[in-house]
Amino acid sequence: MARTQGSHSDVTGPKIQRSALRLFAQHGFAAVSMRQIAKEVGVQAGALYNYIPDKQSLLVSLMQTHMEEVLAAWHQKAADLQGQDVLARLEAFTRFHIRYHMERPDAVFIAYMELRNLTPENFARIEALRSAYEGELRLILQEGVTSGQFEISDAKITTLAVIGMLNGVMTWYRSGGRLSLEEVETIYWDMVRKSVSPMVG
Amino acid sequence: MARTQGSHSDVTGPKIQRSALRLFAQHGFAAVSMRQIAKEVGVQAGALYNYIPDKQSLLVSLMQTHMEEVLAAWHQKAADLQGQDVLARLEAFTRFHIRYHMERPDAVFIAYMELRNLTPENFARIEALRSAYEGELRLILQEGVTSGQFEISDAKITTLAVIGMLNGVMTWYRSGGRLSLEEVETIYWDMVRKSVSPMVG
DNA sequence: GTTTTTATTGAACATTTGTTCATAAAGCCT
DNA sequence: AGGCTTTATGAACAAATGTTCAATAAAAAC
Repeated sequence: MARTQGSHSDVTGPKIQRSALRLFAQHGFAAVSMRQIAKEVGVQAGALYNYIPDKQSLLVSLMQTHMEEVLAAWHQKAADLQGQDVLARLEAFTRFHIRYHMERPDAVFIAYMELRNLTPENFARIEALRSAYEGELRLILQEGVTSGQFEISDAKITTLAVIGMLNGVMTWYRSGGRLSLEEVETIYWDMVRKSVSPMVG
Repeated sequence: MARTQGSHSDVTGPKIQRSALRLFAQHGFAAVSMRQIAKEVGVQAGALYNYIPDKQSLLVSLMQTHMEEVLAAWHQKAADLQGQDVLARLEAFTRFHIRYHMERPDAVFIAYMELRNLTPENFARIEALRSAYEGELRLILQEGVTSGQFEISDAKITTLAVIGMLNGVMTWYRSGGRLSLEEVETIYWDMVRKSVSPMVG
């Protein structure tokens, strides 16, 4: 039977996810206890097990949700770019990646750092999602090569290099610093553009 | 009094470092117990405390040693490059960074991922070393700007972007794959060079 | 207002944690 | 061989771990 009113559980579930996300990002999966999570949710440790089967699953669901949301957000953005020039699409990807990820530093951190705590099947699932996301960039690069606008040695490596460079922003950027995020985006876009363009020098 | 012969302790100390390095990289600092380390060294847990004051210090010393070694290795390489063109020096840095770090994946992983387990003072010490290393690249970039060979928007950001891009190699490269490490170096060098060069397009 | 379903507690469990220390073994020097 | 210093053992410590479960409270349904 469908629930027609809000209940405690409707708010506790998401609260667990938020608390776990923050704590895992801050101290690492292994260093966070169920009791710490419970305390932040405002509940006893035993109650968590009404929402999750075990600690592992909590981590997996956080990672999977994050990856699916990135992919979905990009697909939505990509729909708006239909028919646009390949250079505009690459710029859009660059700015999207930086901006979207900077808004979710905790989830990004976890999705990149806690892969070793996953069982092989779960690892494969998460990696497939990441691979799909990388494929979106790779497609743009390959189109640019076909059209003669880009000149790259290897589409796969170049994809990884670009994403690695963009990911670097997460490790040092803090709002309130010397540059706004938009300025940072512009600097990175400038470098990305040059790094995949033919060089006349 | 100086020890004139090899003794058990001369080999156990380094063995602890090696085992801890491997285990911390594989499972994370918090997930590795002193007993696991001891087992791999071939000793009881209590014996570890003849070599280290506590678990924390073990981590710090691993990170500090790594950072100091990177810096020293680069300084040595840099000495050979005295008087060389700025482009050659940038290429040398690019190849050095990839090669050196790929030969020590465990230490790199730990030095980048376990910073949150450091006390503020220790964190500051490690960060100072990293900053000194980044300064080396930044110097090259700034010289290239002065000489008119490079064209970048912001030396600091560009430094971080380049290092971020190079660090990405560690996350995906495995020897025995499609490309040799030298080929990968060449692809990355091509991108780095273009990304800091003036664009005529 | 009573029953039925759902959510929470709080204690209990078997392990595991980092670290200490008295005791024992091993290595070195004369 | 005997004495001295350096290492290693193995038991012990209190605290913390993930997870379970009967009992209890709260909410929903009728």
